[in-house]
Amino acid sequence: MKQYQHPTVDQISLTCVLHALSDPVRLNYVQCLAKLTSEQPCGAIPTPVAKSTMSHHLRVLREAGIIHIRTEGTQSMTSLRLHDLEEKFPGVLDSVLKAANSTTSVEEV
Amino acid sequence: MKQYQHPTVDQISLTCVLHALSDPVRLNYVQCLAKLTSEQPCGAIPTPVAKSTMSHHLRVLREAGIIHIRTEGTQSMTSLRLHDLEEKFPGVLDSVLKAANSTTSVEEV
DNA sequence: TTTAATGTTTTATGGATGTCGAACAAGGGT
DNA sequence: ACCCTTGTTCGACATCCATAAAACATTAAA
Repeated sequence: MKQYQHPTVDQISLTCVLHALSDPVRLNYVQCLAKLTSEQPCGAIPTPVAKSTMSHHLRVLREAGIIHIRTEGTQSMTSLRLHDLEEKFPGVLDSVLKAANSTTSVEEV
Repeated sequence: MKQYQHPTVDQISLTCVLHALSDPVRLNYVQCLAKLTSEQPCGAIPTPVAKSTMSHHLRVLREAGIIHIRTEGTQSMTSLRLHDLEEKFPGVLDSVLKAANSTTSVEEV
């Protein structure tokens, strides 16, 4: 049973969050996760890259404090840390997601 | 008299904006620019890097559509494209600047 | 106990990026 | 004319980063 390391709220850095969201593949994943509103295994969200690459992206998102990853059986359940991010940086994730939805459709990537 | 190239509003990309803001030096510059509320020459804002490096950073900010650069005499006047960004991605720059001010003091960098 | 499913880690690679010094360009002031 | 100020550009360098194949780990299912 793999245990994942997550930053605490006060360890979350703005530049790290922005950097994590600045990649199209990662932003699209976060966008999908927000739309689905519930915990999702990595594989449930279609991506244009290899699974090893996706594993790397999810690690970046996790270490930035944007998503939470939890093991359940063979799959990794991912969820947005909405509350934590809103507490730390009010409005940021929200406006970014709105902006993402206004320009890119989820299926494009 | 040097002429600078700026993206139009519909050419501005969210991932490019986020990437531009994800660098501490650039974010700090934007933060200062927002505080001063008026057009500023590059040199008016203190930075921890060489001027050639700063020139590169300002280019990234300009090409992302975050700042406008205009030549006046020997100096380059920089200003935030607040209106354009608000039109394209409502709330994004605003919340990011608020978040930046809540964690990093301008003088630190 | 095999076999399949789901991710992670490792290793490698090509491209982008932040950094700086030196040379250059252009204006203003003396 | 000369120099100073202010930036830009170029070349170089070290580092980071997105990508993927291959091997591995773990759990579920047959």
